[in-house]
Amino acid sequence: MATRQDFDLDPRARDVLREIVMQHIASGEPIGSRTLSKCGKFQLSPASLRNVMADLEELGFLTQPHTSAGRVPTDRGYRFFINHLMKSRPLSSREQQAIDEGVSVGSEIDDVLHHASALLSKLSDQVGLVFMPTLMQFAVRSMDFIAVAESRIMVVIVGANGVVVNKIIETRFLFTRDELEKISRYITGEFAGLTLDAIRRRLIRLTEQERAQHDEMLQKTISLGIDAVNAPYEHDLYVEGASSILNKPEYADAASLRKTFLALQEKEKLVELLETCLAEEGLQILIGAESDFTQINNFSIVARRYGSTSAPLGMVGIIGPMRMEYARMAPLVDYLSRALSRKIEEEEHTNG
Amino acid sequence: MATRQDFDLDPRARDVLREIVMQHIASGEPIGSRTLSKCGKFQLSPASLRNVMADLEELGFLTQPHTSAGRVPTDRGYRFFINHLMKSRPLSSREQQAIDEGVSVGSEIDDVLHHASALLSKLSDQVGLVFMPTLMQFAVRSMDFIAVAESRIMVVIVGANGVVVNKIIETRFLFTRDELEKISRYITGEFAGLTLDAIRRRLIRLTEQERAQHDEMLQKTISLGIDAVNAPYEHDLYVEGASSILNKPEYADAASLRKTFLALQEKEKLVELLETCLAEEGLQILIGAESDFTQINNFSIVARRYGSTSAPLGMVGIIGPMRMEYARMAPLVDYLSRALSRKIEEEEHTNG
DNA sequence: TTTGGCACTCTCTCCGCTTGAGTGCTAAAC
DNA sequence: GTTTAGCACTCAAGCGGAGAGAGTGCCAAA
Repeated sequence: MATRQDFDLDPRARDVLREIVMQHIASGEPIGSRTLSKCGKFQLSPASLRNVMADLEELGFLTQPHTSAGRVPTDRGYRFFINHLMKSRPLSSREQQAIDEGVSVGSEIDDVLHHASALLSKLSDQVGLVFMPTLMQFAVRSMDFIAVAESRIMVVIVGANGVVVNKIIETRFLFTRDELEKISRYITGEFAGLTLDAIRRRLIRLTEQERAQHDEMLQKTISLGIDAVNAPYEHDLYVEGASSILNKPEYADAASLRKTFLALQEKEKLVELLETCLAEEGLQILIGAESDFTQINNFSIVARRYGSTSAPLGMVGIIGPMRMEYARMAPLVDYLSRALSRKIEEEEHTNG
Repeated sequence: MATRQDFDLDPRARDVLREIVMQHIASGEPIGSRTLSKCGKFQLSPASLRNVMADLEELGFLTQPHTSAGRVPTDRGYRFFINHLMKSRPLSSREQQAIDEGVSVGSEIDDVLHHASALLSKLSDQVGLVFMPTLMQFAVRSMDFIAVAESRIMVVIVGANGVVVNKIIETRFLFTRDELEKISRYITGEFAGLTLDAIRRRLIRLTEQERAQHDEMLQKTISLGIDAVNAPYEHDLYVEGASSILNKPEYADAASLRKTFLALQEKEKLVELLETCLAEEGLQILIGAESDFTQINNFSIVARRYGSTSAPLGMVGIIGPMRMEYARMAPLVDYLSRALSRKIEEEEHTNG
């Protein structure tokens, strides 16, 4: 029904809605009929515009903060604007260059992602998000073990996509340097190309063999391998530039600032949200109440998947007040995610 | 001269100063003679107290925000309070328990420190700081190399104090798994117990030998070793609980909030500050303009060194508005730093 | 030396007023 | 049948003055 109505809007109403959203994004103030009439794009008097605006309000695209104020777009107004009215403003070549350069700094993926998140925050003047989920679902290229202390071993896993994770685990057995080298070789040789999940299943199957053979070395290998795949490999979420919200007029008062900061600190919710977005291809825009998270403080999120097409790696995007320049944010996030993906595919290619 | 004057304060002036500082810390408001008279600790009329307060103001311990307001302690007033008047309030057993438990979670040092910083922030309701400098000056226990991609190697260094750092470096040569194992053994065997700096010097000396012998394997070893010791191992600085300053009345307005957040984001300054503090043993309190950093926003820092006595590891502390409960913060930071040190010595012992 | 009294200063808050932007409705004009 | 002008109405925000309240310094008396 909503979509049906969407297209029923006559051209004039569309123009008016577009103009109101754009002006409100630019100024942050409610837009009145007089301002709209004087902007030059309509040959109509304030009175006529008032009629159109009243219709748009009835349809749920606009709302008034109070009786004698101008109109402000609703979530639904923004949604319609983004879907049907927005003319996205392409990036300047300087911005493209900044992104290209920013992404090609270094080759360590953690650094690149961290950098990307800071860059995004700077270019957008919003809070930059870069999310890299656990590598559970990705294939493993190698797995090495290093003694850190008697019963503590560092596991270093290199994914087929070039991602490196490491983790220190406590072990039940003590291992010599020789043993660790052997185990590293064995596990990498035996299980390369499989996902962590698959490796776990195989290791568990191996347990039976070991029971039959009473092979001590095999027992230690299995034990270490299982500990390694079961270790909690956290997802990384870079939230950069939180101070940018201090500029936004909608968060001028201390109370809403506080709420907003605390909300941004609750990373679990964000992670959850980004994880669901990971399923979708293409640019995603979540407005206000469309997600549980953004509901709290009238946030919007513009995000897109990155990584090779065969194996998406994570999400990159921005989060900011509902009133943001979608026309600029959309190409920005889009371009950055593509640049990141390209970079990752390159790395994968040169090092695979 | 300052210290001379400090001790010249007569007992009554000391009592008045103490009471003013304490009340101001509790309320955040300027303290007037009337309030002070009514608090019950003095058998004096407001007029008499006014005389004492005028003296204290002349000596530079107090100041007035404006003519008809009460008095507020100056930096100097706080300093005198902390040095001579403060009765530090010992931790409750619940707090002690919280710290003991918080510190003993996990054994990975990064996790412990991160946890400690969050815990400190929670218990103090200030911003928690935990600083771990680069391990340049510490002895190395082992050094391992793992292939991540053709020309990218992960270096894992375990310090004698149990700290583990890892870093991915780009290399000039290509290495096989065998070679990396050999090099790891060689370098660990040859250089364990030395600092990174010493290792670098020895490696450079080895270069001459290699030139004479034209030993390819030695050449590769030296090259990799030098790349490894030269890699930039960043210091870690955990700044936790920045949102706690949102509660503080002194940062109620958006402008000073903004300044404060941006100041906290400039970690280099903080690192510099903490690095100089690292030289001193015992609890350190920096008030307001006493440090370049805190000058900006009337910050104070309460911090203490942690790590084994033989090898101090870093600094742990809190940063907050000048008007903070030093009497509580001091024992808190002190206890946490001792708990951390104990934990680290334990780990070192069980794993050394 | 302490205290009460007094004049003075300065901030903060409340109140009422005005201004201005904006609306909806109605009736006339195109 | 639109479009527009006019009008009455509403509400937020800004301004200024009055008054309260907290605090001071100084002086003279206890």
